[in-house]
Amino acid sequence: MIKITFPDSSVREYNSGINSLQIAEQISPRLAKEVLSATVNGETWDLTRPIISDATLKLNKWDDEEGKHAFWHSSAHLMAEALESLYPGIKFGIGPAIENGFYYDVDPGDGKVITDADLITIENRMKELASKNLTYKRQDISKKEALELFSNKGDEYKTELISELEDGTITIYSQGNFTDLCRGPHLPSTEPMKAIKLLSIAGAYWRGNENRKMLTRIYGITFPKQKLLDDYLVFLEEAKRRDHRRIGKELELFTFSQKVGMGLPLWMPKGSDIRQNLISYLTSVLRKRGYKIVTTPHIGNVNLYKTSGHYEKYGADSFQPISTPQEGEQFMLKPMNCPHHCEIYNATPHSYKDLPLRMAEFGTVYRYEQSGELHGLTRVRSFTQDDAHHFCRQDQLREEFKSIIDLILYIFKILNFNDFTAQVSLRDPENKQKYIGSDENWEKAERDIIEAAAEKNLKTTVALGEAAFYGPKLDFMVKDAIGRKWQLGTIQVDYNLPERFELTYNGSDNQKHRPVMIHRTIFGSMERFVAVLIENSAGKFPLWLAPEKAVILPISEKFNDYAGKVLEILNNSDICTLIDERSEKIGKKIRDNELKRIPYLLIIGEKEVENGTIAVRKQGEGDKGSMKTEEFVSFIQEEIKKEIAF
RNA sequence: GCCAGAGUAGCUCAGUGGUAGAGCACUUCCUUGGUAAGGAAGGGGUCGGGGGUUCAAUUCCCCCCUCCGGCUCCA
Repeated sequence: MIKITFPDSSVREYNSGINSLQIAEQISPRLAKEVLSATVNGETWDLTRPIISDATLKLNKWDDEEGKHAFWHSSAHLMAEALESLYPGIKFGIGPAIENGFYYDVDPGDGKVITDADLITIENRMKELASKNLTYKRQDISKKEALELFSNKGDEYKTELISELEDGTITIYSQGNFTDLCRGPHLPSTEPMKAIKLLSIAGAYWRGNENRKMLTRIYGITFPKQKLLDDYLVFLEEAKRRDHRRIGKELELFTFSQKVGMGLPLWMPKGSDIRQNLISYLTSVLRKRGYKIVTTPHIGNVNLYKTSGHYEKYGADSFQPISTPQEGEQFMLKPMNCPHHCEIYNATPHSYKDLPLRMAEFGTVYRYEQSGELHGLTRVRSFTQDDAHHFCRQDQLREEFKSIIDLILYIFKILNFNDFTAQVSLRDPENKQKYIGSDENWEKAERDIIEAAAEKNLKTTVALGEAAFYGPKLDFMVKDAIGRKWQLGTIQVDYNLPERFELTYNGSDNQKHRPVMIHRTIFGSMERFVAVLIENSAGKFPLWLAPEKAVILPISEKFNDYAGKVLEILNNSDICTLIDERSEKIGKKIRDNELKRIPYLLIIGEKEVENGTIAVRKQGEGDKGSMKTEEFVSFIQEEIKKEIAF
């Protein structure tokens, strides 16, 4: 007998060799029907794998990540089987489960192309196969056998993977006519795969290396119930409606022009208002926290970037230097603000008593992003960073770092960004030559970041190889409407630029010392931040950010004069208000202005004129009753105050 | 930059080897109405750009540009 411990700490005894599915059956037939994988001693297993000694057991259903993972991983194998039957000789790369569904990278063979139009055929073959209730079988094999099996098949990608594996750890899984190298786990059979949808097709380099062959990646998703698939597709449709590119066009916030150039956003009046609202708010917060605001040019001499090290690292991939007509000097479009800020630091002597020095700038920078990488406002070639650099003493570093974490959390809270993740980005220990600076400084900086985050009780993930080339960083990531992650705020420790720019301060010993530099942004860039803000709010901005706070809707043209007076009062009180004087019925005016997401609709008719009031309707909520214009003014001012202070 | 798809009116999209259409928006007129679409008329397109095939190309072919989905990259 073996003892099985369940998540609630209860213990039951079973015969050795029992599997998780059998245990589930003994608990309840319904559980047996719903269970998808098992976590045995912390490792995810197939349900049908025998358990031969005492173990902890968690049975994973659809709502558990591990359950979904097995479901989608099995779906990837099912898709592979369908592909193999439709495209004989097709070769397989890798086919994992991902956050939403799965993909498989395949090489259909020379000259053969799989396109969107083929997805439906593949999908139908998958459905056909799934309905046969194929069972997934796990098998341990030796490295030699594995190499033989896949080289006979001509699967060079699989043999490459196998050659890197250790003998004795290799497993294969088979279902129907398909066998794949795989660690598992998988479902017992294809039976639960009731709803199947192939979503898109894309190119992907083999092993993520752009010098290797580009394979065809097919994305799909499956569900145990049709209803869940339908819901998912509805979610994707709704996400499309929240897409910042679409809302930006609808609400006339920003645009792009082929004549101006790709990736160069043009902020229209309303978008510009939102941007300005964010900038002036953040500026007032920064001033309270001891920041000094600076302004620097959009270009800099190429030698500036040679000093900083950026030229050597990124010069070849940047917008190329601009040459002057006479002296033959070369200038670069500013790709970052830090070198300029270093020179401001160097313009005056500094005492240890003056540190930390916090220098902030809403600085517009230009980066030559690859054409295929551009994406709405989230990835552009010209953007304005809410940049700042803290110059501090080594003994102040930890506190400075923590104060920035506080500031970022404060701003995120004001803006209702609750769903973010914090990532500690360290250097890749295997690839140290990618970075500049001494090992000693790197280790010190990495330690400071990890400890500061821990002291702030910030939950972080660690990403090796994601550091900037000059130092490690703490990144704040937020998801867009369809779940793509974007980096917004970042805090980066830098021992390198102070060296290169020979920054110094006078210590209490009257000797020159080197300050440490922290680079930080909160929004990341105004462009990316507004994009994420649009997707999070679906274009319904908080009152304080909304470019237009209210619109006046006269019920008929008879009331336009009174409406004009109300308009004047509101605009004179800095409440940006419009008036809709079209000769449309009130229902139509309400509908049109509701769709523009203007926070307040002010309706004016006979009653209001008689009583000297306005009828207030809140966007998305409906009629709020009547009040005097002056009352409305103080109401709005109060609302805005509440939103940006707590 | 790479793989795949797309580009028709301001927006969302039909359509065709014989130089184009709908809905919304816009303009004018009628209507002067009380909390999510009143009615009528009208203006508006070098069918992304450039070549080619053809008597004729928005439609077929080639190149380029831009956009969408990914990959790589992201100071």
